[in-house]
Amino acid sequence: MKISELASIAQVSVKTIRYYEQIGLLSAPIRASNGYRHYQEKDIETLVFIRRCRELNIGLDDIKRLVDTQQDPKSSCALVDNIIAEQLARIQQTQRELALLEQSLAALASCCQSQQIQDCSILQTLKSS
Amino acid sequence: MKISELASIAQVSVKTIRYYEQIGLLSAPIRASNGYRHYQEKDIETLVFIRRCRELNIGLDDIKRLVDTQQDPKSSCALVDNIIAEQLARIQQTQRELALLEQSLAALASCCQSQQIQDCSILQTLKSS
DNA sequence: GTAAAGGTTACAGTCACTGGAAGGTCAAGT
DNA sequence: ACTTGACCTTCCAGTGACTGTAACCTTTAC
Repeated sequence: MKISELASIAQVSVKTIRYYEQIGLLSAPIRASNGYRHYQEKDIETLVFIRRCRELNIGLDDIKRLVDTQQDPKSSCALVDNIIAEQLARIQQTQRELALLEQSLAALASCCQSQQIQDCSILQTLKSS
Repeated sequence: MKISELASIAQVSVKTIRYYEQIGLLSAPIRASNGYRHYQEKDIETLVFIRRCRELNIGLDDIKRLVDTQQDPKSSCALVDNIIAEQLARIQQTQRELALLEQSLAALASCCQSQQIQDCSILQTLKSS
């Protein structure tokens, strides 16, 4: 199948597919005589896998490790566990940081009663807090 | 004061100060005869303001609007309110997305009981879910 | 014949910096 | 006078994960 067909089946943009090939995440497909990329069924599976990982906000480096692990039948499940656990920890850390941010912003947002910029308590707080 | 002094007082790197000047967020300071940047007291205030906004994860474009608003005594407080409200909404949206991500990853992390990569339920789930 | 749709490559831009190279300047110590 | 080291300058490239654009070629339909 051609690149746009793969793109629409796997729900990934054509640009992104070429980008994944360029960085070595997706192996280069065979080319037709006109130079067009020609993909196999298994490429759908790989690409969908990558897309799901991206939806989980996993970085391309880690996805590459997951894809490689998958392709090596001798490799261990523990590696996969580790990557997922790392991602989970990262997201939880981000959540904690965002909760703090939200508090600060909410406090700021509710504090300004003034109409004049000189007295704006938001700006005062940001300057001196 | 020289750039490194400003940097250490305002807790911003020298690189970052030059970058802020380059993008027009910080106005260009006067130069000494040797070409060194020479900063005034008020630059500390501006830079600290910018740093605090960055700590709140506000984008440089929005910070520029806040700085400009601050420097124009005729401008209205409502603009400031709007920017802060937007940032708050953005952070809350991100929090909702992260909560969903966390759920998915936590479900994945706990599902794999296998030792062999062929049976790894994490990978199975990512392929087909 | 021609126009639209889809394929190819290569380069630039995003955001908010950061790193590094190559060179000029300054202050202190020998 | 000389050297050393810290600090200053500019400019260019890299980060992550794409996306936009340009310029060009191929296929398909009318």
